[in-house]
Amino acid sequence: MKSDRDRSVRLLWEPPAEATRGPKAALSQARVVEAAIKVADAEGVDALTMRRVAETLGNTAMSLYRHVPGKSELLDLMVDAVWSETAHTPKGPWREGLEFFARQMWAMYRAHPWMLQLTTSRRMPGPHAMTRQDAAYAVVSELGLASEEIVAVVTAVAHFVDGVGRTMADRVQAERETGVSEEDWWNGRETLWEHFTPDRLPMMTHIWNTGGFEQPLDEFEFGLARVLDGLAVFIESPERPAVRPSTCL
Amino acid sequence: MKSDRDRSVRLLWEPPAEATRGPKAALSQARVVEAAIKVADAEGVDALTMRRVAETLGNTAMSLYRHVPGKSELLDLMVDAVWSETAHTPKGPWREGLEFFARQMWAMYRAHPWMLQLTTSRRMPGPHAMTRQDAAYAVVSELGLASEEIVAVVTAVAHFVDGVGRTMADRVQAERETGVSEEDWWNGRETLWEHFTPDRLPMMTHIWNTGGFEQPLDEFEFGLARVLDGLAVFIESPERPAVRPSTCL
DNA sequence: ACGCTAGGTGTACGTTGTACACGGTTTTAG
DNA sequence: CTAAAACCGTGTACAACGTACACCTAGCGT
Repeated sequence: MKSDRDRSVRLLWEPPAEATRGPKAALSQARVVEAAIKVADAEGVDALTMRRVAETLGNTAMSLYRHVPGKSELLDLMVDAVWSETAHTPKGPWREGLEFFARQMWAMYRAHPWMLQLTTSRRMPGPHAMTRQDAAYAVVSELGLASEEIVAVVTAVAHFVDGVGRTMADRVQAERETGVSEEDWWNGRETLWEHFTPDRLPMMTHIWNTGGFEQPLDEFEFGLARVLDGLAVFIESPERPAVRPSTCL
Repeated sequence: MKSDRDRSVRLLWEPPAEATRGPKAALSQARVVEAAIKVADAEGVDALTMRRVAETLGNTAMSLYRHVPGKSELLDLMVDAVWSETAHTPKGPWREGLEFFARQMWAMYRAHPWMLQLTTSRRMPGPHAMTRQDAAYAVVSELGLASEEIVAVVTAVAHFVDGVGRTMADRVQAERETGVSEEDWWNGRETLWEHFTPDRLPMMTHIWNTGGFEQPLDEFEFGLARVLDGLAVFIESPERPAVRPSTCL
C-alpha cells in the first residue's frame, strides 16, 4: 500500500506508452480502472479488492499489477476517471455558476458514493479534477474578490456538499451491506426507542410527535439555498466583513 | 465484525452490571474504551486494532473480548464516550446557540479527528450524543419554525461542520502517517506543478501568482459565518421560502 | 531462427478480527 | 470445608487482504 507519488503524477498526467513487444494484452489500464469503478459502484469501496476486480475481468489478482502499480494508484486513477465524466462548470452569474457546481458534485456523489471515501487530502489530483476546480474559481473571479476570498467561497460550497454527501454515502453503503432500508432499520430499533422519553429528550420526542422526522426537508436543497444566501450577503455587501487568515492550516 | 445491535443499545444506554464472582478484573469496559480512545488520538483510526489496544493495557488481544463484545461495539462506546466530554449546548438567541453548537463540534473534531470516520449512519447513537442533539434542536425551537424546519436548520449546520472537519481530519491523518507537514508535502510535488500551466489551468495559476493559496482564509470561520448568515435570511424573512420534502432519502 | 520483452499465474507472507478450547482464580452452595 | 459455578486472561488457528517473487508463455525486432 506504499506509493511512489511521482509515479502517480506521471500515471495521471501523462498518457501511458503502449507496448510494442510481447503478447497482446487482454487487459489494459483503462479496462482495469473501468472494472474497478463498476465494482465500487455495485458493491462499495469495501468490496473493492484486487482479487474482486480481477475476477470481474476473468483474470487473477496479480495480473492487475501489469497495468497498475498498486492499489493506491488504482484509486487515484478511479477518482480522476470519475471527474472526467462530469462536464466543466460553465461561466455565468456567480450564483447560478456555484449552484451548478454544487449540483454537479452532488450528482456525482449520488452516482459514485465511494468517491467521498477516496478523495482524501493527499490523493494525487489528476487533470480532470483540476480542470473542474479551475472552472469553479473562474465562476467567482469577476466579483472583485481577493484571491483568498475566491478560494474561500468555492471551498465553502464544496465543504457543504461534502458534508451532505458523506451522510448520503453512509446510508447507501449501509443499505447495500445490510439489505435493509434506512427507514426499516431504524423502525426495527425498538429497544432504542424505549429510551426516548420526554424527560430525557424533550425536543426529540416533541419533534417526533409532530411528525418532523417523518417528512424531512431535502437536506441538500435546503442547505444549498442557505449557503448561497449566506454567500450572497458576503458578496453583495459594500464593505466585506473581514475574516482572519487561517491559523490552523 | 458482525454485530447484534440490540446488544449495542443495552451496552450504551444501560449501566453495565458488575461481576460478583471470579478473579478480580485487571481490565474493565471503561479502561478498554479509554485506552482505545488514546490509541485513536495518538495513532489514528487505522492503528486502532484489538492487538494494539490490548498492548497498551499490557494484555493480549483476546482479553478485550471479556469486556467488549467486539470491535464494532467498542467503536460505539468510544463515540459516545467522546460526546460525553462535551457540555450541552446552552439555550440562548438562536444564532449564538447554533454558533456554539458548531464551535463545540469543531473543537471535538480537532481533538478527535477519527470521530468523523466512526460516526457513520447506522452507528448506534448513545445517550450523550442524543442529549446533545436534543439541546441543539431546543436552541431553534422558539422561532415558530415547523418541526421539519427545526431539523433542517440544525442539520445544515452539522453538515457544514462535517465537511470542513473531514478535510481537516484527512490532513491530520496524512501528516501523522507520513511525518511530513501538509505544506512541505505539496511543495515537494514538483513533478505535479510542472503540469500547472496558464493555458491549462488559468485561474489556478492566477490565484497562485497573486498569493491566494499562501494565506488562505480560515475555512471554518469563513464558512460558518456564511452559513449562519444564510440561515438568518431564512429565519428572519416574513414568508419563508418553501422547500420541497426530501425525495432522495 | 533466436532472444528480448511484456502479459499472466501460482505460491507465500504478514496483518487483521475473532471463534474456540483451555487453565487459573475467586465466590458461593452444600 | 469442599466442590461447583462463574469469571478472567491466554494461545492457537482461520479466512481475507495487498503484494513480493519466481515462473511460464506469446509475440516482435534482429
